[in-house]
Amino acid sequence: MKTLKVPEATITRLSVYSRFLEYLDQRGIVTVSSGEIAQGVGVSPAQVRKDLAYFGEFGTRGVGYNVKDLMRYVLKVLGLDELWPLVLVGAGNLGFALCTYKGFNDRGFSIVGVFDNNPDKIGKKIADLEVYHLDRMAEIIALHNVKVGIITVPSHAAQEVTDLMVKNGLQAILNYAPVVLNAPENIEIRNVDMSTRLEILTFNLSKKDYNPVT
Amino acid sequence: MKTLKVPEATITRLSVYSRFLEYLDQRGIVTVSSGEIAQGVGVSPAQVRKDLAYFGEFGTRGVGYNVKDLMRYVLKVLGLDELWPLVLVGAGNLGFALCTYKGFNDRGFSIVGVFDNNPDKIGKKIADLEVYHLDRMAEIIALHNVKVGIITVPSHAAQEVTDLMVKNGLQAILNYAPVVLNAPENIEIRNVDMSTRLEILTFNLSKKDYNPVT
DNA sequence: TAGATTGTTAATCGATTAACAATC
DNA sequence: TAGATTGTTAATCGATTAACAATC
Repeated sequence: MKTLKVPEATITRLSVYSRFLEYLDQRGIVTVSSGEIAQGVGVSPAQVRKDLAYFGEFGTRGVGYNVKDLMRYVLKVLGLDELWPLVLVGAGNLGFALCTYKGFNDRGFSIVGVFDNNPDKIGKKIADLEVYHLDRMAEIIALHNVKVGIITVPSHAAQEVTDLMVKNGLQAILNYAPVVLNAPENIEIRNVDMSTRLEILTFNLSKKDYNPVT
Repeated sequence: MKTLKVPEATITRLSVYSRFLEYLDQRGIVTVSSGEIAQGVGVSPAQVRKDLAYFGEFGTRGVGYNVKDLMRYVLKVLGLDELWPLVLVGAGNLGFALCTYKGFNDRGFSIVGVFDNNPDKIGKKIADLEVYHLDRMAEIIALHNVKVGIITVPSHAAQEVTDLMVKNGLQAILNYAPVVLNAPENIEIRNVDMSTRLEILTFNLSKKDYNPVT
């Protein structure tokens, strides 16, 4: 077994490629070149080939890539050839939206447990899931062999939930609270910041009349 | 006026710094060093100083940075010293969650119009907003001088909504649909991918027993 | 002054791209 | 074979970090 150093940006792009390949496949397109993928997703052809080259040789010189095959390979590389059960903590509006988010199911993710500590929310239904008290997290994680948790609680509660998730053996956390979480090195954490990407836009729009200090 | 080349990663970090500074300010902390900021948000001290240096000299040698002042400077750099009215298209669960998302308001964003083309949804209330038909987008954009739009429609409808937003004069689009949008060069577009960050986690978890083709 | 920390330069590191041999 | 496109190396580009003079 080799440890493979792959830029995180490559993984992000792989995810985009896979969606473009699904799109091509739905349209019955059988073969695609790195140039066509590049054009379709807005990167360079060399980038596409380099990204794929980390994981193997999937194409045929002079011809291109088989859409179905490449799609399957890429999904496998991303770990999406298996089903991923998830738990989610924080049954607010965002939590609700994620529980009903079709995009997760499309990619093999399935939320199997929703938790909150607010008595008003416990027992309520979100889609076909019941909101449980945090006490029951360990039980559900064990039952479904869950490895990944999603945090949609307010910022001030996010660290506490993280600690609980780590204690209950989760290996990775997707955090929607705009706060930096502390966890042991071996726990994979990524933030989804609902607002930061928007702030890049406001930066870009407002810098039009920005005078740097010189 | 100078055009300033700043890495997008710097802007993303600035957003994180500003939140950490707010956190310090709430705790009554007056002065902070680049090392403390670095520690607090998980980057290197040199990175913090370099990021700030793009925009001016905000610190005092031997002392550090004044928390309140630096916070204000950084928010100003991000364009968050003004209010940003937004329109949102797609009154589904995600759209609903974003309309009620406190994180936007905290940063000066305010959704002033929600649109859909589904007759069942039009006229419904989301918080204190009424869902309008897409027909009324031009009117609302003009009324509130909106520059930024949010897309929360399904992937297949996202391009159409983009075209409409561009036609109606929006300058920036935040897209939550997992699809690459086409728009003129001068339109700023960023995607928020609800699922891609999750896929980085599954990649990392599954690569533990990944055998690269050699 | 001595100690601390900034602002900035130069060195390093890593990712992207250009170019081309391999080969279908 | 001629044309096309991959896989891969080397060159380029850009971002991060180390180091230190400036200075509070």
